[in-house]
Amino acid sequence: MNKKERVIEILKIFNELYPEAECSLEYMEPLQLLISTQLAAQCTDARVNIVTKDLYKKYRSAEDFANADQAELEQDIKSTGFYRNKAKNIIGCCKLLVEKYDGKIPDNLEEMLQLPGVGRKTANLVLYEVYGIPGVVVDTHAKRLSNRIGLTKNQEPEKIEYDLQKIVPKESWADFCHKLVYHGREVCNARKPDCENCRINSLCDYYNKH
DNA sequence: CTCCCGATAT
DNA sequence: ATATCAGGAG
Repeated sequence: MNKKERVIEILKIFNELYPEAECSLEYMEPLQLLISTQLAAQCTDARVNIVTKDLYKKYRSAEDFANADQAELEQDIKSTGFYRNKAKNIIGCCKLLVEKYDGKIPDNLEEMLQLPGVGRKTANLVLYEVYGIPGVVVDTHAKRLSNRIGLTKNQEPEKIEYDLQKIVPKESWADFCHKLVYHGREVCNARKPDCENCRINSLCDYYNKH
């Protein structure tokens, strides 16, 4: 079975296990999703949701974030880690949004990647959630599972993104990545993957070689 | 490549 | 004590 056929089989099983692929980040509008995704770098979604519950009452628009006091914003988001970089990036990002995009989210990858603190993972996720634009979202889970299953041998997220684009149906790009995240959390952990109880183990190189 | 960084599970 | 968490910039 080639990689494309394996992905089809994996998708069938994932659709049973994780039927609704909801974003774990809680948000009411596109800007909040963008901020939450930036905060989610090397931090759990659960922690981000705790912080943003109060954050989005205090800062209600791109203007509010653009005019925020950096030291104060740092304290507001401190528990998500990397708080100095994140605060600086969020302020710079929102200033650019206000100046160039009337406080709205750009609808293409090139302009998204110009925003401070926005890389390919964040850009692809937001573009899919907000505009429905297909994108392969490679985060720490997608990277780990893609390598274990044997869908790529690359370690660089951008190369993994292009590898998955070739073997996953375009209409399932974001959905497949999202389900990899769920499976990564619940079964295929970084530390101790539960291969014996994994529904896709017969399709996984890591399981078949261990 | 290194650095950023707190919270949590093991 | 240590590894890990829906990464990005220099």
